[in-house]
Parts: sequence; C-alpha cells; structure tokens
Amino acid sequence: MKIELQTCHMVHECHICEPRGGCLGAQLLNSPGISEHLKQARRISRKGEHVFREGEAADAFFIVRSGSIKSYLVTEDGEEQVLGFYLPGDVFGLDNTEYQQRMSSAITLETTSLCRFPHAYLADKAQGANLLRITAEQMQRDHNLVLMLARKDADGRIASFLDDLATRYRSRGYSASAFLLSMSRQDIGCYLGLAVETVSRTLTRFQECGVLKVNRREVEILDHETLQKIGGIRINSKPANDGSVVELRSVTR
Amino acid sequence: MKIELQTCHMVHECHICEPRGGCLGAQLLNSPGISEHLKQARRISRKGEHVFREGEAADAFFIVRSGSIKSYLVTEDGEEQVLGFYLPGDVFGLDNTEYQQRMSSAITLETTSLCRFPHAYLADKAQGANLLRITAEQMQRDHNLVLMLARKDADGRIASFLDDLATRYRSRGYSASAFLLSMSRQDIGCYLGLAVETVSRTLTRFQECGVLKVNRREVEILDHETLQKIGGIRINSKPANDGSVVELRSVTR
DNA sequence: CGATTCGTTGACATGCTTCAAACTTCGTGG
DNA sequence: CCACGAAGTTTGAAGCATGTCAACGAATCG
Repeated sequence: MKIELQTCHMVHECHICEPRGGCLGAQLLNSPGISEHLKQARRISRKGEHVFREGEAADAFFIVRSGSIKSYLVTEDGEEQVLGFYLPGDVFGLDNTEYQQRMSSAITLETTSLCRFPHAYLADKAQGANLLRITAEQMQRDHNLVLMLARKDADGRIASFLDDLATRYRSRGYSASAFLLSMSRQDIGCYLGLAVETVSRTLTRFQECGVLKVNRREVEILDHETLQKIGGIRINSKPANDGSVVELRSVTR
Repeated sequence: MKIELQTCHMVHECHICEPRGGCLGAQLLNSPGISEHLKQARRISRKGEHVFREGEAADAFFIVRSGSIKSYLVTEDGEEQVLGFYLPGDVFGLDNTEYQQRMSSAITLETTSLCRFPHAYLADKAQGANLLRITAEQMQRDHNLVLMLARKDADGRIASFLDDLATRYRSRGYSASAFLLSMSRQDIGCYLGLAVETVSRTLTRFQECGVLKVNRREVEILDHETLQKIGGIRINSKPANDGSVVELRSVTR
C-alpha cells in the first residue's frame, strides 16, 4: 500500500485559515501595520519540544502554521492525560488560570511552525469577539471529549477520532481520506482513555472490515459513511426544543 | 441511621461566597446602587424546571443562591450527558457559543433560588477579570471530568465525586461530612459515565468498608482520608517543572 | 391508595485491560 | 555506514471490571 500522503509541513502563509471563514490568525495577520511584528514572532520547533508547560506564566497564545501540537495534563502520579491535538490553523494557549498561568502543557508532535501572539496584543486590538469564539470552540471540544469518554466504546471513540481528524483536515484544504497521524498510538490511547493495545487492535479490525487502510502512521479512510456510523452519537447541534415554554418562574421579593 | 442533614435551602444572602475569597456574585451584589436591580432579578424555580436549554439565546448568566443545578447535553439519540452540578455560590451560564447561544442545558434538581445577571451588565461593569476566573474554573472542572472518565475506575470516580462535593460544601460553610445528594443515581451515573447499578453497588461497597454511610440521598462520610486515597490521581496543582529550560526555539525569518 | 419513579441486588455476558512476546522502526554512537 | 539499544507497534491469551437484563422493595406523587 502506498498512499499519497499529505503532510502539514511547509505551509507558510495563513491562507489555511481562509476556508474556515476567516479565523483569528488570518484577521490578525492581515491587520495593517502588524505583519512585520508577527513575522518576527514566527517560531519553529522540532519534534518533542514544549511550547509551554503547565503552571508557567502565560503571556501569549499561538496559532499552528504547520505541524501539530499535543495538549496534555500531568496527574499526581506522573501519568499524562491528552486533552487534544492542534492542527494547522488551530489556535491554542488561551486556556489559562485566573492568574494567567498555563492550565495544560503543549508539546510538538513533529517539526512545527507557530505564530506567537502576546496576550496584551489581543486586548489592544479589541478582538474580544474572536477570543470568545476560540474559547467557545475549546469548550465544545472539551464537551465532545467528555461525551466520547462517557458514552462511547472503543470502536466509537476511534471512529469519531478519525472522523474528526478527517473533517478538520478537509476544512483546511487537505485530503480527508488520506493523512499521516502525527501522534503515536500511545497518545491516541491517552486521549481516548484506551490502552495502546486496544487502539492498535481496533485499527486492525477496522482495516479487516474494509473501512480503512492503516500502516503505522499512514491512514487512508475507505468508507467515511461507515466510520461515521460507528462513531455514532455526537453532540446534538440543533437545540432540543420540543416547543415547550421556558419554565423558569420569576418571583420578586 | 439518622444524620444531621444540611440542606441548601433558605440561604438568602450571598455571604456564601465570602469564604471563597469574594466571588463574582458577592462583588456584584455588594456594588453600590445595583442591589435593588439584582433583587428584582432573583428567581425561584421548583424541582425539574429548566433555567435554559441548549441552543437558546443567551443574554444572562446565573449564580446559585440555594438549591442545585444540573448542567447537561443531549446527544443525537436523545441520551443525556451530565456535564456538572452547581451548588450555592456557583456561577453558571457563561459557556455560550460565539453567537451567544447556550452550549448546554441547565435544570434544577430541587427548589432553587437564583440570581440572574444580564450579560450586558457584566460588560458595563468591566468585570473582565472575574469573567476570566469563572471561565478558567469551568475549564478546570471540565478537565477534571475528562481525567476522571479517562483514567479512573468506578471506585475512583465515585470517590472523587463525593470528595469533590464534600470539599465544595465545606468551602461554602456547610458540613463536608454529612450532606444530602440532590441528584439521582441516574444523574451521577450519567455524569461519571457509569451505569446506575454500578453507582449503587459501589456506594453499598463503600459503606460495607466503613468509608461512609449512605441511605438513599443521605450521605455521611466517615473516612475522608480513605475516600481521597480511593479517588487517587487528580490534576497536578504544581507545575511539572523539572528545572529544564523552555525548549521553544525561535527562528526569525 | 394505586401508579410510577427510584434504588438495590443478583446472575450473566462481554469488552477492555493487563501481561507477555515478537517484530519493526528509529536514534545514537561507534 | 553499520550496530546496537530503545521505543513504537502488533498480536495472543487470560482475567476482571463493568454493562446488561431481570426482579424486587421502597419512596414519592397525584
């Protein structure tokens, strides 16, 4: 099997954001008079380097230009819990404590190019609405993870995970059918609350069923529909409004 | 068994917030010239009434004065996923989409008194820092839930859940050893990703081990230490800083 | 007072973890 | 460039924790 692999490398302009309806990064990058400043804030990290660690002072957030980022927590016993993965176009680093300390750590999964945006900068430009959107997106992601962990079995979690990756790649202009996993089985298991062996076995079984092809980090999705079916339940996008009135009773004292 | 039960009812002043170091509610309530306005915004809901539903337009957030609230999502197949419970002093309703729609539903678990704060009001008073704190707290809670679902077994989840309730009650001036569960076994299971039967069985076993006494909604914790030990791992409060330097490499183009 | 919801308990099935081993790939230093 | 060890991936076997199904008693509600 030889898949036409699409990697995230060498994307040097933020047009990756355009298909998403103009993300924060695009808006900031296109604002007049600041391009030069931002270009100086561009950084490249090699695989396995931390962008920031839990507890550090937070004075900036980031946008992925190319590569990928793993967000994770460390528990008391030294185990890690992966909270999510950030792909090109994703914004991260806005989830800080009230004292502006990092609530999680962020590490590169491969050679990664980032843009760094100082927090103060955001306040100056009154990008409140954008900040709101990023925060809302982050919460939606967290809720989705909770839903997966609480209600789905291994098959459902893996299928949803792959489907989510495919969707995100598509929305950024990459192939949704063939891509390279930048994270290890370990990371996937740690994200989905599964043992590595379960991740591996499930992928193998999916392959045997003809849903996808997988070889190490290379993934080719053959049957998106079935994959989504296996993924099953997800957050209801439409309000569960059955026509009933709001029941909140008001009592003035 | 007859426990001295402490309920949340009849708390009519927000001094419940004081022990927490002055919460948003206390600050807003104590601000000059607005008390009257807020008092008019006080509402009482009976058990099982929605404060808001997923998808509705969001124009206000709330603080629990007495009673308790369940926050939840509805999945495509009509199942619900509980995201959390709010006790007296807790702020909720700030987690909205970028279009100011509710991301989750909120329903009362018992007769509940709330204060309603219009969003516009928050902006006017420049309570940005407080809003930041609430959002950060919300994210911490979400992360904790993810951690529980991904890494803890049934015993650990139940123990952590009870320990968390105890801690929150203590910080609000209630007894941390004896309290009344306002949520059903169903709700607890739906929150922790467990079947009702598992919740029931686990509580029974904890009682047999002498860790606690439980009778329906009445809970008395006999051995906090063991409960915490069972709860096991939690988010590491201290940064995992092993003295290593920040590894982010900067490259100016 | 009957109907319904809630909580408990038992028996059984099973999906996932754990343990173990082998193979492959990767990185590093000789 | 090769050799070696470390790390990542896969596969198998066995054990067990949790879900499912079923039944019953207790509390609650109208």
